[in-house]
Amino acid sequence: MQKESVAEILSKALAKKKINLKIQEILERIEIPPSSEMGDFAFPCFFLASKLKRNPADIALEIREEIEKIPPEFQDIQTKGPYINFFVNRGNLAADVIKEILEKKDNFGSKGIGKGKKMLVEHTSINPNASPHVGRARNAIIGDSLVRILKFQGFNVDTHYYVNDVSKQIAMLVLAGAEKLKFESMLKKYVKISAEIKKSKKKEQQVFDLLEKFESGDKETTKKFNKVTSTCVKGQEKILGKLGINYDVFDYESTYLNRSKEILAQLEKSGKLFQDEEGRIVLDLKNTSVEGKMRTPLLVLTRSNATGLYPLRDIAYTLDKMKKADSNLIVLGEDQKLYFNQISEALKILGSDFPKVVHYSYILLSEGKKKKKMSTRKGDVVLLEDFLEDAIKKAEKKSKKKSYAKTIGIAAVRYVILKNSADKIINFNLDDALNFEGDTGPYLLYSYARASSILRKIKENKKIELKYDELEPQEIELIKKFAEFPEIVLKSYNNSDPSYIANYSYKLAQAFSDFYQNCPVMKSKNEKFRILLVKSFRQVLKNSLNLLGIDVLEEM
RNA sequence: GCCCCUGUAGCUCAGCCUGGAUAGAGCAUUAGCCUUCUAAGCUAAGGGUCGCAGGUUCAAAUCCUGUCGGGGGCACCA
Repeated sequence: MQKESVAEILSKALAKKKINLKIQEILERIEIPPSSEMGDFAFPCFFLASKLKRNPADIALEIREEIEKIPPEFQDIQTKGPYINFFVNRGNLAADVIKEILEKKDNFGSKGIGKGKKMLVEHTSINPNASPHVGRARNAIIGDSLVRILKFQGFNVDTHYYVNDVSKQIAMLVLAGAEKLKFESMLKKYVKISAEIKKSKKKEQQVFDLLEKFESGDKETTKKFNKVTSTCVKGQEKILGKLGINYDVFDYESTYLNRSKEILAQLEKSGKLFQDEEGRIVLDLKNTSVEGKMRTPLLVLTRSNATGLYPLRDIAYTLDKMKKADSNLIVLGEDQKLYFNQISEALKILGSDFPKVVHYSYILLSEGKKKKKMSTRKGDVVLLEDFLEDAIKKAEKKSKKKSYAKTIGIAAVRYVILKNSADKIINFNLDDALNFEGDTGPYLLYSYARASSILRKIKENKKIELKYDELEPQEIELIKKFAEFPEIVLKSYNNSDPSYIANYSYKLAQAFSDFYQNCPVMKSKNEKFRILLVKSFRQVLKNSLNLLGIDVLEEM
């Protein structure tokens, strides 16, 4: 709104100089200055220099002179070098923003984009073989945050977890006789059997035999597979549940085994199916987006013995998902990029749309200067549950009540994952991750708790009074941060990337710390106004953290 | 060989999409601040050829091309 006023003022002034620009063009050129001292909006005059053959700083001065009256929305309009800087009336801004926050409360920041729309999100979908490590958890944490963002924007979201029960990993565990084991013992068993299989070709063959038996519906084998899968899924669900990550539906790959023929028949109609010299059925993907991304653009659908491969089940599953919602989102590791591209092309051939996909990179374990990939197979991992437990233990030592530790631990874990953009490899160092100072989850909670502490000490004043003497720079920064929140949420939504919200939360908390340090609330001249600022801060930070899956604490 | 991601301070990252005013944080280091709302905090200092080389532009960390380093992927694993 204020930006539009800036454009209008400029448009008039420019016209007097016989420079006719459309409002839209001016809007595109308006910038936000790097610091509030330079104003709230800026108009750079460089582009006029070549046209007018003048120094851009002089041009700025001249345009400024053409602006006679400063409208009430603005405090001042100044030039600084080649920039014309606009200072909005901060009082108005403060009043507008604070009113909106305190009215909309938990809804402040939502644009309600998803109202009346159904969304299906699939995330996590870890191999059900053992306790998830931090690398795997990145999927779940990003996925869960996206679900929260979507719900916040008004979508009706269903969260699905796809269980790859038709898998070599389960077969390995079955071979190792793990069906009676508890979840806690699975990892050890898995590491052991992995090592054994690596050494023995015979054992490896046994694994494939088991898998084939399961695929063909052998009752004894199925029973064992189901037992192992069920133990693992329940175990993983419990651990992720501790982080506040929950699922509406678990879909099992094995239920799609009998859909293979049907999918093949449908693909057959496209004429792009062929059998190669070894008897495999293959989908030709020439002239699709995967061309040039792989040696030969195709997708192998069956083994030479005609049994279906994973992609067939995946296609069947995705077709089902697409029918269940207005739109679909899936979170996958970067290693699945090309594969998912292939699946999407297959779906296109079948006349179906395909899910929007969010990819994320690995988490590397970094110890000193060494960096290595986490491997469940080798047992070379930081387990999510261990990490969380360490974080909670550390929090217990520092907080006023032990019961706060869980929330603080979760905040530390989730935030450290979410603050990085998804396509970046995270160098994970447990010691750094357990640091609760600076750019961390606990710091965010701390700033919230301090805000709450102020309000506890002040007599409740229900009247909203927006009167104050003069705004301090720290107050202005804080208010401007509040005003940014809805745009940040929108950006996160548009890019399916929670890291914007994570980084915003930190900057918001920092702005509050700065305010806290410099602007006493109690017994200050502007006490009533500052109380409203503190209240607004709590609300905005709470909303922001909620999207990251972090609960707030009133004290810690 | 081809495709995708990535390279910014000693370390971990933001900024890049949408080019502009002195490149920002945190950790670590050094020096300060608790008889006033929680010091998990704040202030200050040192620390940068934004991988490298070209190009576009009045202006490039940001856009384009090339190149080097790291990661991922490219036919019966899931």
